[in-house]
Amino acid sequence: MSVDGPRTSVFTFESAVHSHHVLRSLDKLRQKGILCDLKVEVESRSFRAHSSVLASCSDYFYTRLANHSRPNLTVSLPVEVTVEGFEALLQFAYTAKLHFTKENILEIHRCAKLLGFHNLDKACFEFLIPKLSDGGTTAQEVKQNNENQSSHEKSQAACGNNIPTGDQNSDTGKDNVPQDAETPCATPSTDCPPDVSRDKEMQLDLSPLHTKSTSYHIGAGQEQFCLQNCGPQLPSASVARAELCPFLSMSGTGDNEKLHSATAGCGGDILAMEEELAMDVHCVSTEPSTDKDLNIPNITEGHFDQHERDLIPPADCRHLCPLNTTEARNVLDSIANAGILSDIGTNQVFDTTEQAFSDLAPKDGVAERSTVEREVAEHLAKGFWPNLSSTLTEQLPLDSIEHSAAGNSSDFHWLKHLDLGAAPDDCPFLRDLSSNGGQMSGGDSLSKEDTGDSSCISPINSRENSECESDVDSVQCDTNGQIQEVDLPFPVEQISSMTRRAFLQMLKQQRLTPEQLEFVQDVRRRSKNRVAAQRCRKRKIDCIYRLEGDIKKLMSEKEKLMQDRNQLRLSMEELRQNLSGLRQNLSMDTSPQSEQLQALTRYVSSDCHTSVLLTPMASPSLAGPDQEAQANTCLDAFLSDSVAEDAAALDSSIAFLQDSVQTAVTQPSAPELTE
DNA sequence: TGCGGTTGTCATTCC
DNA sequence: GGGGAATGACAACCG
Repeated sequence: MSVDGPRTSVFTFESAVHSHHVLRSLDKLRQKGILCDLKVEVESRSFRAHSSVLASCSDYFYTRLANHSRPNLTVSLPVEVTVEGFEALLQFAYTAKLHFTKENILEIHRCAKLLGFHNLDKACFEFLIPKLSDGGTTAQEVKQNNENQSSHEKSQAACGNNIPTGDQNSDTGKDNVPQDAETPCATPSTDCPPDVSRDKEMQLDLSPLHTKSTSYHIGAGQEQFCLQNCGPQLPSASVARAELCPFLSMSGTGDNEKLHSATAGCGGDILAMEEELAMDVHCVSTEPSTDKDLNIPNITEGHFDQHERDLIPPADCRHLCPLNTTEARNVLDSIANAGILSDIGTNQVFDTTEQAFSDLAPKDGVAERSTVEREVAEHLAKGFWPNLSSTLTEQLPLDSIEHSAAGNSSDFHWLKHLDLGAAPDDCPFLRDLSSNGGQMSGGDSLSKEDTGDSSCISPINSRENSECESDVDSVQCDTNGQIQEVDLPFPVEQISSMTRRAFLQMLKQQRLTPEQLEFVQDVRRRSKNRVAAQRCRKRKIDCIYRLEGDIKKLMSEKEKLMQDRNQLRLSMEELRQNLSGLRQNLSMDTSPQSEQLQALTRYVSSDCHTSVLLTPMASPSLAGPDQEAQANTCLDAFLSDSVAEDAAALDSSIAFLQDSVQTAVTQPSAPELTE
C-alpha cells in the first residue's frame, strides 16, 4: 500500500527537550569560558557569560547589549546589584534553577527586579519572602518593600522596561488570595507545612525552558514541601482532581471554540503539546529525574506544581489548542469513565493511555493503513499521549476514538480540524474520519481508483446497508431506494472514486439505461461537489485564521513601535535638558572659547540638527556633509584655541555632548542605567 | 423555540 | 465546448 502521489501533507515535529539541552550546553560553555562574549563586573568580581543569554533573560541586559556588537564587552552593573544577588540570577539564567536561602532571598529579589529578570514572578517572592523571614514579614509588607524599592530603584536606575511592581490589591485582607490576572500571588497549599522558615537552601525550578512548570523544591535530603502557587486562573486552594490532570486542567472557553486555529494559529503545533504534557506528567510522575533535588509529591496528596500558563498571559495560540476545549474534556471524561484516571496518583497516571486505547479500540480490528499513515498517526497520537505504546500501531487512536465508549465521534471531531497541510481527504491521518468502520482497504492508488476502493466514501456508500435513523438518513434511504430502483450492476462506491477515464469506460461497458446513467452521473456530481465544498470551507477557515494571526502580529509590532517611539522621545527630552543646562553654564562665561562652545551646543541642540542626526534617511537634504563639517570645524576651532586648564573641563563637556548625541542616535530606547 | 454551527446540495463561474 | 474545480446560497439537521 502506498500513499498517493498528490498528497503533500506537512507534519511538524517539535522536540520537548531540545531547548533544555541547549540551555545546559550553554551553561557548560559558560563554566568553561567558551564563547563567552561578555564580562559582567559586579562589585569587585567579574563573571563571564554569553550576552545573548543574559539579554534574553533580563530587561537590563537587553537594553545594554541589544545595540552593541562589540566582542568581549564589559558591563559594569550598578552598585545596587550585589554579587550575592547576581550570582544566583546568573545561575538561574543558565539553569532555570534559582538557589536561595532566607538570608539572600531579599537580595536576589531586589537584584532580579533591578535587572528585570524574566520568569521570576513576583508571586514567588511574595510568598517566599514572608515565609523565609522570621515570621514578622507579611506578603503585604513585602509588597510595600517592593514598592519602596521600586521607587528608589527607578530613581537611580532606569533599566527595566517592564519590571513588575507591587500590585494594587495589597489591602484585601487576605494577602495571598489572587485577585486578578495582573496580580498573581502565592498561596500556601493546605497540604504544605505551615512553617518553612528554616535555614534551608531552596531551589526554584523553572526548568526546562524557564517555562511551563514552576515548582519549588527543597534541597536534597531535606524536608520536602510543596507550594501551591495559585495563579490567576486558580481561584481556589482546593484543587479538584480533574485539575491535576494536564488535560482536564485546560480550560475551555466554549463548545465552539476556534478549533481549527489549532493549526492555523499554532502552525500545526500538535506536537508542541507534547512538551506541555510532558511537563504536566513530570509533575505527577514518580519517574526519577536527572535532578537530584527533584522530588515530586504524590498527586493524591493534593500537591501540584504551578503551571506557568496560570501566571503568564495566554499565548496567542494557547486558547486555540484543540485540547483546550470542551471536546478535550469530553475525551478525558470518556477516558476517565473507562477507568483510565482511576489510578491517578498511583504511578500509573499516563501509563494507562495504552490501556485507554485498548479499551476504546474496536474489538473487531481496524482497517489497514499504510506504514506512513501509521507512523504519522502514532507520532501525532504521541503528541497527545506521550506514553502511547508502540503497540498502538495496530490500533490507531483515531480508530479508537471513533469507537470510543461514548460512541460519539463528535467528541473527537476537533481532530478533523487539525491542519496537516492538506485537505481532509488528502490527509492520511484524518482520511477515515468520515467513513464508518474504516472501509478503506489496501491496494495501490491505481487499483484504488479503478476499483472504487477509495478513501472518499460517500455517506451513500457507508450507510448503504444501514437503517434510516434520521432525516439525513432518510435522504440516504431515498438514494438507496433509487439505487435499488436503477439496480446498478456495480457498486455505488465506485461512482465517485473512479477517475473520469475509468468512469466513462465503465459506463461504456455496462450499457446503462438512461435512468441508470442519470442516477450515476448525479451521484458522481454530488459526491465531487461535496468534497469540493468541504475543501472550500476548509480553505476559507484557514484564510480567516491566517488573517487573524496576521492581525495579531501587526498589533504586536505596532505596540512595539509605539514603545520605541516613547523611549526615543524620553531620550530626546533628556538630551535637550542636558544641553540646555550646559548652555546656561556656559552663558556665564564670556571667553571666546565659551562663545564657540555655546554656538556648538545651540547647533547640536537645535531640532533641525537633532532631526538630522536621528533621521538622516528621512531628510537627506539636511544630512549632508555640510552640517558635520560645520560641527567638526566648530570643535576644531574650539579645541585649538582653548587654554589648557579650560580645555580639560570643556573637553569633558564636549565628550558628554557627543556621547549623549551618540546615545540618542544609536541607542534611543536604552537609557543608561549607570548615568 | 430560537440560534448558531455543520453538512449536503444546487447553481454559477472560472480555468 | 465540455469537464472539473471553486464558491456562494440555501436548506436541513443537530446540540
